[in-house]
Amino acid sequence: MKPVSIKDIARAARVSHSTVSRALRGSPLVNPKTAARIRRLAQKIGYLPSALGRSLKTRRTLTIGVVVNTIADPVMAELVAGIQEVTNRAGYSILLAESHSDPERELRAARALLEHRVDGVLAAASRVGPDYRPLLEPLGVPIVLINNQHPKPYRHAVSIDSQPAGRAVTEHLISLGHRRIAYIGDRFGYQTDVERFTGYLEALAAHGLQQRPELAVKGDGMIAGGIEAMAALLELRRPPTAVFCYNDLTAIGAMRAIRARGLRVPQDISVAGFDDLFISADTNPPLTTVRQPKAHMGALAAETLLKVLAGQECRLEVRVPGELVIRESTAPPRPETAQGDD
Amino acid sequence: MKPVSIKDIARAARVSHSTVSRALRGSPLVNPKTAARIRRLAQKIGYLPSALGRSLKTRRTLTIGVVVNTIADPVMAELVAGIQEVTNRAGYSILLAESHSDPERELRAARALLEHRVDGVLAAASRVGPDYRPLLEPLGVPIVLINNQHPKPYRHAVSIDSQPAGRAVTEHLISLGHRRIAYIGDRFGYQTDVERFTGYLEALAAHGLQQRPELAVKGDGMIAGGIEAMAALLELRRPPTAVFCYNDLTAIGAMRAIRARGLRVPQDISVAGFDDLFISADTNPPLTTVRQPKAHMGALAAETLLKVLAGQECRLEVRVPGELVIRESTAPPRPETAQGDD
DNA sequence: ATGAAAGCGCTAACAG
DNA sequence: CTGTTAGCGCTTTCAT
Repeated sequence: MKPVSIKDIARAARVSHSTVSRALRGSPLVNPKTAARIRRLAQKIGYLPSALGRSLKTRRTLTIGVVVNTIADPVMAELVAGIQEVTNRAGYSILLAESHSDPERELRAARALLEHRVDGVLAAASRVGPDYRPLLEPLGVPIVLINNQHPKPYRHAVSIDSQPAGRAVTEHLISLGHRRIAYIGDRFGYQTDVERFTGYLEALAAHGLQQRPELAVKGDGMIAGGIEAMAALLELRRPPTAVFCYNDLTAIGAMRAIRARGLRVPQDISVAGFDDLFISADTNPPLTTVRQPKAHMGALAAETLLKVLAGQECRLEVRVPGELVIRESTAPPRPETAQGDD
Repeated sequence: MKPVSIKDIARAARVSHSTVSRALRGSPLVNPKTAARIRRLAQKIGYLPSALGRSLKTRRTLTIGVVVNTIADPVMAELVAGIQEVTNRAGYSILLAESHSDPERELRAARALLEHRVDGVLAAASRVGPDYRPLLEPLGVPIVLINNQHPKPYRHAVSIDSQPAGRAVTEHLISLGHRRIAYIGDRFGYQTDVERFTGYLEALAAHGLQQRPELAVKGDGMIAGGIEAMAALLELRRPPTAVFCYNDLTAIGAMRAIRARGLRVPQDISVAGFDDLFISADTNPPLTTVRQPKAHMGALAAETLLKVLAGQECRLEVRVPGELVIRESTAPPRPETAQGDD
């Protein structure tokens, strides 16, 4: 089935296809009456302009590519919702691609986006930051990174300021009296993970606590990984009295593992996360975490990209602060477990 | 900046652009040595074929349009993840559009997708089912509906079988001894809501319970709506002892509202949801709900669409069963509240 | 105010 | 095996 084109309308209206093109786009260079006639015809006939033809000529697709880890991650979903909000308003459509934390898949996805000639790219939680370069450069496609591993070679990025937030969480735990504090990270080595861990180390050092290597373990950023990692911590001869998790999903997994061992949060072990998912106030117990303005960050990144596409200059790198949200998953350690540690 | 095209490569390789086209796509009609030379050149020069040019000619974009309510809804996110899984494997990219439960926006979004000449459309939780017709028909674009309002005019749909599941939930509540059971629906009038409500009514009728109109209220499918609706129910002279919610987000909101009144779930009021979000086993208390295989349904819909695109026939309408998952948010009513009702 | 013609990047039919 | 040519649907000079 061949869709109707501008030519079909031209034939029906007994004008040239250029006139149809002009009429349909509201050019003033066409007789209002014929314009109206043409539009009526197009309407009746069910004409929908082809973005392919147009884009080939105009060199713009009004399309932007978004690559995320996985859209099933609620952090990514909210991010994308924020992106959609602003790109849609500006008439852009979104091509969505998933990397599944696999650099090879990520690059393949990016290549597909670029073959479709997206006008710009938004990449969240990328593991291959710099490797986009050779792909983007020849096409002159701008990119804005979100929570990227290494913003180095690029000009635009928006990220959560993980390090101070990670430090704040850890200090919160220390101030409750914890001494054996574990960190469950992410095995993919995201920049955000590195920063959160660094903040954790900073806090320990600042309070004269020694970092114990066996208390730094890795999950996968999802519930399953949190369960596993926490289970491992519980196997230790001296398990931690508090755990700071890379993100809320990990924390939720950790809490499950703790309960599965017949222990309670926070009475036996305190748990803190990072992200503040829409659900984190409703977990059992409500989760102490760091609020990350996900939708806002997505919107910010999208706005930045649109500005770049419009030829405007704009701030190169934005770091948005996280906010410690203390709920009920953290509490002072039990006296007996707290004693006897450094 | 003009990207390099097949012609540029042709010039550099001193062959015609058709030869380049052939070489790059691995046609056997080209000398292996020149083919290799061309490919090397293309690689070095950073060539990426333009899907625009290709699609214009081939009439396929290898792109499918997905329209959802909002990607921030975890049900939709998982659905899309399932879709991605299968479409990606087949080399398709995804254009994502959000309707925000607004028919007008939904149609606008669909129009944008079709202008980009997506090969097919996947629409979840559509409110305008039949209205896609005039858009799709002239372009011959197939659609597969997911949990659609009215599958009537279309051939392909996959939906959760809400009615028996809704009945099962309600009967579970009845079997616990509840008599005043409320239903918090969705104000947008989705088909899934209608079916769940119907199942609820069926169960009441089957057990000789009278349906009380004041116990059927509406949220918005999100936490906020659940809070509001539950608050209204709690204002009643005789509040319900159990509440069946349209979905888990609504149920989570309802539980918040209940706690906000100083009451407890399930001791004072039982709450059940629908969907079984990734998080629903970790709420406080863990939520009784209906498992909806979201990713699987997305994958199923995508497979169906791909088959249609490949010209194969396939099953017209698939209904996947839900599975009642009993957790801790439902329990027998307190004796005093249970008494004195019909 | 309108039409003719060129060209965006690609594929494919046809001719060598 | 390779080149020539036409054309996909559109925008945009350049004439008229």
